[in-house]
Amino acid sequence: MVTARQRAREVTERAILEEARRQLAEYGAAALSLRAVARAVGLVSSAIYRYVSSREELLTRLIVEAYDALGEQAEAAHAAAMAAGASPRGRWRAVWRAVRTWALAHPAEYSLIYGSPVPGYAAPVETVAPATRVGWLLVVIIGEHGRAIPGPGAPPVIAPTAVPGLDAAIAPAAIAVWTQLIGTVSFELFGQYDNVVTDRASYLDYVAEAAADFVGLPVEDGGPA
Amino acid sequence: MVTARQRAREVTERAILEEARRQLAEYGAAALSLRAVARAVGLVSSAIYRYVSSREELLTRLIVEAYDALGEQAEAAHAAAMAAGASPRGRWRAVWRAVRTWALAHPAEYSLIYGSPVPGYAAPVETVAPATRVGWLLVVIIGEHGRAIPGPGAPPVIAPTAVPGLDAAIAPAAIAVWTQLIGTVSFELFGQYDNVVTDRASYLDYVAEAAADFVGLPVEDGGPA
DNA sequence: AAAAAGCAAGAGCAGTGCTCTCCGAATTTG
DNA sequence: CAAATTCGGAGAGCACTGCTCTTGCTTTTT
Repeated sequence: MVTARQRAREVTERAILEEARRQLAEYGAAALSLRAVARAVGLVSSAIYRYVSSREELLTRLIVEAYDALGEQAEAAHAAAMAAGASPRGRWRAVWRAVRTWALAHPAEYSLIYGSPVPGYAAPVETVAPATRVGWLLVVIIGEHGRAIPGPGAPPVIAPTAVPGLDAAIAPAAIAVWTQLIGTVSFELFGQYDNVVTDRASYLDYVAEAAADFVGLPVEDGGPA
Repeated sequence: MVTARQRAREVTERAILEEARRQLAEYGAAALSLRAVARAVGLVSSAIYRYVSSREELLTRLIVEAYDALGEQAEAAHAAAMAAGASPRGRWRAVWRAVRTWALAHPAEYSLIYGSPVPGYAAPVETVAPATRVGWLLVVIIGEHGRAIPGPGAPPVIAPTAVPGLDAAIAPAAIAVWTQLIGTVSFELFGQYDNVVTDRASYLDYVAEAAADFVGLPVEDGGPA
């Protein structure tokens, strides 16, 4: 039996999350205030604690949402490229660009997940699964079309469960290019490339290409599109 | 004429910065409170505004300090390797390790400079010079011993003033490896490598080696030391 | 119909950044 | 040397934050 109370609860809960997302996007994570959210949804400040146990819990929910939104965007771009019959490199490029595009469109959300963690904040368990989606996409492409190329000697120890089904010889390389992708987008977003890199879009393409070489994706005929 | 007032002012100013550094390291940037700093140095809360105009200004000073400390550590490591007659790769490795070591020893300071910027916070002019020190070190080594290796096609446009005296063909590669260094250290520090990379020290060595290959540093006989 | 659970409201605590006014002491000016 | 000025410290106050606790009222369950 769905009671009127349960329905009302879901409505308010959704309203709270929606408003929180709005304020996060507009003012950033540091300025996100439970009182302000409560006010905006028509609640008195103390009543919001019936729906969210603390500010940190709210942030955790937003983190999960952000990871999922980014992962979904990247996966959608990958699927679209696949459907269009794109080459491995074409799909690779599509994923890289999708991550950058999403980050530029949602800077506060991106900063929330890839910026400095709040001190004393340990990422809860529910954040780890969505956090791996983008990395997994890269791993999938590498696993299908990459090959270990002669690189630096013995690869360091990687937790085997992290990338099952992937040739252990390219696992470190996969993690390195994943780092490069997020690092490059972060540097652009966080202003580190100001007065350094002018054309950021084509710079990302350049880095994506170099990364594709590094993990041994087959070379294309025409070069970047 | 050095008056007693001036001397007293400098003493309090130094005390404020020192205490702020302490609190930053202990509680993180988000928890840094002007009132708490004032209390600790024996000032009433309003009096601290005679020395620092705002919380943001204090943070800016700490940012500059952090950039300088990191840059100095990296440069010292480089100089020491140089004095010990290390190869280009040996010096390269020394710089990479120094950055990681400093970051692990000063996580709050590192997060302050490479984490997500405070919303609405535009890095002031005085932060850009110290921010480039680590990048410059890499550029120096690359400029002396690197060579453009056959990579992805046309390099993207880079502001020429950013890396003067460097072959334009490797400038993008230099920026990419700088991004990789900071990105790798950041990922480790921010918990992105939890359950993924087990031996982070040797993983960094691996990435450093791959980066050295990428910018064409001459290969060594013995491999990583 | 009675009991239990759920939710909103209000007051309150301890903390924050920042401003303004006041006052005494140090410094510069005449 | 005395007067004028500057400067630092103190206190009160404003508007805000996260969070807790108690008090009522309404919905749901027994």
